[in-house]
Amino acid sequence: MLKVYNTLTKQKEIFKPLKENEVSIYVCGVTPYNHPHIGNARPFVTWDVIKRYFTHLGYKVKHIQNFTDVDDKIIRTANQENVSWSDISTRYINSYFEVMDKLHVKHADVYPKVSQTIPEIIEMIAGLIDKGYAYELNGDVYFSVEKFEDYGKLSGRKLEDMMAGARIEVNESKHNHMDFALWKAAKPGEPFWQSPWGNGRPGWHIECSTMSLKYLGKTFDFHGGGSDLIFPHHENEIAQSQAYCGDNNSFARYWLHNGFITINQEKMSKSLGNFFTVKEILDKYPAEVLRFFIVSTHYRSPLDFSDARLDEATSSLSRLKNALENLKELAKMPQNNSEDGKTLLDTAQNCKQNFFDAMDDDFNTALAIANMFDLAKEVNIYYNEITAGKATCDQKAINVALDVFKEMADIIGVFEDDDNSADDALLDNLMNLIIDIRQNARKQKDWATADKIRDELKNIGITLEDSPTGVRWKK
RNA sequence: GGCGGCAUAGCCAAGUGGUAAGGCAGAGGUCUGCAAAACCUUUAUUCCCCAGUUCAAAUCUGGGUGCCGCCUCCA
Repeated sequence: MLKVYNTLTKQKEIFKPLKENEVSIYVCGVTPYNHPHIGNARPFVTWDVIKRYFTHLGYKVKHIQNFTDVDDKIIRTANQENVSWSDISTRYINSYFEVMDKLHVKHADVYPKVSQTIPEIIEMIAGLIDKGYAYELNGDVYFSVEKFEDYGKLSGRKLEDMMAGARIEVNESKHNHMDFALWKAAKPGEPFWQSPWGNGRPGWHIECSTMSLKYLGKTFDFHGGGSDLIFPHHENEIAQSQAYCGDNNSFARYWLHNGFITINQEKMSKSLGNFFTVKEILDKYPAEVLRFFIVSTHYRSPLDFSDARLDEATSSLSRLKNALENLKELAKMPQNNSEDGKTLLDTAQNCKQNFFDAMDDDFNTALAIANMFDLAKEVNIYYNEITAGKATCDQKAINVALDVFKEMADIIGVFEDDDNSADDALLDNLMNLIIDIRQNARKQKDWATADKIRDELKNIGITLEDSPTGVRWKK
């Protein structure tokens, strides 16, 4: 039974899909005005794992994720570089896909862009004006927060409280200073579209309401994003969508918000300037290490980033990888129907159950991963017994353990590069030749040659491990 | 000022009433020509502090301290 923490109700709830065996997801995407930083990467890796999990549970997943490709920051960047706003957004959308692909983040079904959703946005704004929830003011259109009685229900704020703490510059003409822009009149040098209110462009919040309605309908299962989006962005989306549909139970049914990645315990963000792009991290660490680092903490917790943390993730991950290699090696040995692997078989089955139970509990990846380590430990014990000649290869146990291990890895999204492509066949053959030469040297107790080969390979990034069953190499 | 979250070993991190998962780092041992990897053993009488409820609390209640986020663009 899957339970998720819903920001709207502030508690864990049993997940019941709107449509049987289907799950619909809307995740707020990025504003492409710079390369994605690792804080950006967190929600997308998180949702990737959630999607993978739903797929393993047998759900059909529909996932929509927007690009805010018309925006103040994009326009500003474009002006600085003296190129068009679409050059900027295209460049960084490409950058987004480049790094997310490296992180093995599977694609959404649709990536709508603001610039391609203008007619629907205008239609929605016009509808909100018709229904009395919005008003025009000198070419701008604002949403009237006082008209929407549930305003504040997601973030737990009251309008009165917000007035006291508001620090935004006051536009005296607005009915309420919390009213937010649905449509912004064009300023000189800005991109614009024609509308009933004159030339202009959409405000930030309206796009997500429009796009989710367009692609997922008026009600859908999940809405996700970083916890900084709770207010005002998601609060405003609720107001727009429910006001437009005239149904205060419509729109997203479960709101999931991920915690932040921090640097020295402080939020990482472009505006603070304390960010690392995914690109630069991937120059130093393999993508799956970054991915593993992200999922090794619960998605709602803050996650402090540093090289030390990534080094730790590297070590942890290689422990799992090594166990997987051991298991694969066992699978290639002569098999029998002994019961030698009974402990392994039991462990594998328990780990799978516990892994799924953990994922069922609000996607507790940290706890789920602990089961991968438990299985890895048992695999290694069994591997040592076999290589020491104390046990034989129990086909059933080995096959089950391998299946379970691969399934868990697949949900977490690691070890996907393992299947050697044809490209690597050459390297394989070459390595086998080198290893063969070194083994001959070892037989003749020519340790100088054997160690030279091992040391030189180490220098170019290949590690040789002598085991009782032969030599293993890894990059 | 308003709203929300967090505080568990050297470090990271699970754990919402039943007697502290997992990982990293460290120490000792096994294996090895030497390594590496792997395995075994070991590392929190205790979960920020104080009081309370209970047969039983890291978990619940009250108070305190510290840190973080949102309230302004932000994943």
